[in-house]
Amino acid sequence: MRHTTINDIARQLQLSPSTVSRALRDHPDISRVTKEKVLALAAATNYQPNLIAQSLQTRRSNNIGVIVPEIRNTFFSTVISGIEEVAYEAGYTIMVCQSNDTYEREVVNTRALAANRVAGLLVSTSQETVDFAHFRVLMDQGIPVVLFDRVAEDLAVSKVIVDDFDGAYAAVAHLIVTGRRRIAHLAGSPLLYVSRKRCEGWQAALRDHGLSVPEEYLVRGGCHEEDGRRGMQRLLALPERPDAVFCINDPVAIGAFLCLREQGVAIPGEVALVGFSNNPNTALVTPRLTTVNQPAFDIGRQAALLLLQHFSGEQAVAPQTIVLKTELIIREST
Amino acid sequence: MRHTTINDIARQLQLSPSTVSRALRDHPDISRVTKEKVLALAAATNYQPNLIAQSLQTRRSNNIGVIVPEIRNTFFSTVISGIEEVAYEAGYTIMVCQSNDTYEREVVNTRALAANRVAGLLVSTSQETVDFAHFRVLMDQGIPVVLFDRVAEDLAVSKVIVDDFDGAYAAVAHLIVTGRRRIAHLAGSPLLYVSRKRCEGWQAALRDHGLSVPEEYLVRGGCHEEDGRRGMQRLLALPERPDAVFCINDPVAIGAFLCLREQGVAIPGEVALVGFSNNPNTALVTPRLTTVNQPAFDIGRQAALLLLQHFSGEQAVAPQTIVLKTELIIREST
DNA sequence: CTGAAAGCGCTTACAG
DNA sequence: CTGAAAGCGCTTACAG
Repeated sequence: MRHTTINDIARQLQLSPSTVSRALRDHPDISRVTKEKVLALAAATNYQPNLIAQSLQTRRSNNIGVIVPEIRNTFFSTVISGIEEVAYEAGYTIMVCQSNDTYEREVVNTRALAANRVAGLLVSTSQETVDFAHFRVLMDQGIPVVLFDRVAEDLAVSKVIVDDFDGAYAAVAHLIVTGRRRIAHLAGSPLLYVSRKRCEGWQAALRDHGLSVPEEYLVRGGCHEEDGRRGMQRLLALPERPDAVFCINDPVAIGAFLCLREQGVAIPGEVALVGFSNNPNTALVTPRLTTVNQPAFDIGRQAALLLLQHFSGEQAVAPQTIVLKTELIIREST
Repeated sequence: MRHTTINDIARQLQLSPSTVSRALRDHPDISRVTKEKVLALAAATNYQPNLIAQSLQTRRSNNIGVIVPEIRNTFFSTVISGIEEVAYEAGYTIMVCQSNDTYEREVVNTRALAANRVAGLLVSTSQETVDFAHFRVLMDQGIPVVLFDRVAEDLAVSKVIVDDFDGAYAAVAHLIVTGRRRIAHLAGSPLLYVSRKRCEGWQAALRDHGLSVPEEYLVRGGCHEEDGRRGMQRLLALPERPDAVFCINDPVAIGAFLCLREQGVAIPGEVALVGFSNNPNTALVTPRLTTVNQPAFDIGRQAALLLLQHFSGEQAVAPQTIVLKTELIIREST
């Protein structure tokens, strides 16, 4: 009913705790006989080293903190899977928090993770976050922070992102090449870097092809399915409907898709639709949606790998930004 | 570059660490003036209590361990979301591991979480797990374990499950009532309790309605999309094809759906299809799939709530099993 | 090859 | 109202 400790083993074997500790960690000084005795008793008593005590003593933690807007969101849960894989291989455990896309909870989560003395922090910020002081506090305390997907432009930390601008540009260029002229954009919060970049990609593609569209074709909303529905509804109510819609991400595209389906608007006949992320369900709907692939699992892996580098570095490793390639997946909605 | 400690504050304020500790925790003994001074300095120096040290001292942890087969799987990520919500409200952080559906990794994860001295463990077992000794070790050490969805029948722990038998029965009865007679089942591993129960529900419904089907209509596989594809392929190759298929879960149903779509088999015209879980994407495909709703988010919440009860109990709380209701969601695939 | 001692950052009886 | 002391379970110089 209680955990066996090093002291328990030491007492039973008439050894000092120091010796037991060393035997357990296979220290070269300790004799084979002693090691064997210790190991045998440890196994027999189900000894589990107390990582809490170990962490306190060594001031090193084997936990990595992760903050995402929402765990149940295919993109983020896939990223977390990737993070967990790398963490597991390196002997770390992940502590996962969700901000529910609010700044307040993100701050609370950050503090909680700091109090838990995580070795490092992996985060994708909430869509409300404009002040990054809560991360700076951790960094000042020597806890490395790595941002992924939703990053802070002016925070000097390592980041893993995709070429959002290029991905958006390619998607919109594809729409233009396939004959679309009135291309609307269901955008996200302008506070989000990814949101701005994708919007810029849309604008640049239009401009480069000599197209101009009415202001109302830029509809700002959130990043969820509901926002896609609402945004699409607004677009459909316009005097001159767009003939194509580029969406900030796949949940929004799915929302737009559902709205179109309900209204009986033909895809791609009347309106072409493009998403962003390549969530599995975009390949499930009919017509299958054209989207921009974002390697979610790999984003998680790379972010974790980057964080691991910061751990090993003797002194502070210079922040670096990894930009993963997107890829336009052309399917049936365009 | 270092965390402020209670000792730092004590030194600067010419107080003893004990007093600072008490002031921080708002102990009634401490004078208002002292409290204010301590709190002010704590805020100014970004003091974050070291939960590691606190845990070691109090032998209480504020972490909850979670093990699921796979984080990126809508059902599990939704459950985790529910767990996180309850944990957050109660001041706990969750440590999430994935077993990748292997017994070996589940054991390693369990040990790692035990070493981290989590306050309790929430787990959905791997499909290989038949030996539950690794959980017993934790329980013997006073760490409560709560199982959800994929549970161990004969382990005396609290559990959160759904009425799998009833859900399966209702689904198959619905198929029969709507005129189907050759109803196959894409089953999961017989090692899994949920898998057995759903299979039994299928059998019971057939029997109660005086139907018998050829042995080949029971196809055993895994729980993933790929398994659904493969299983469906086998069913289609049969001399007498089934006119309906009840799937162990939605990923398998989606796999079966994709196989049918590729082969040009009409749903529900030639083959009716029913899934289990009510994953969001079942409502996205065309035709939309009939499925059995499993309240994933609520399963997570209930499991976490149950675990919380075990924490508060003075002595060991008796294990209890919460059975949540499923609901047949009839859509267009039947 | 082994042990005594100190300490990681905290809490909490026990004194005063 | 405040402090000295002990201790949670470990590790690691320092001795021997």
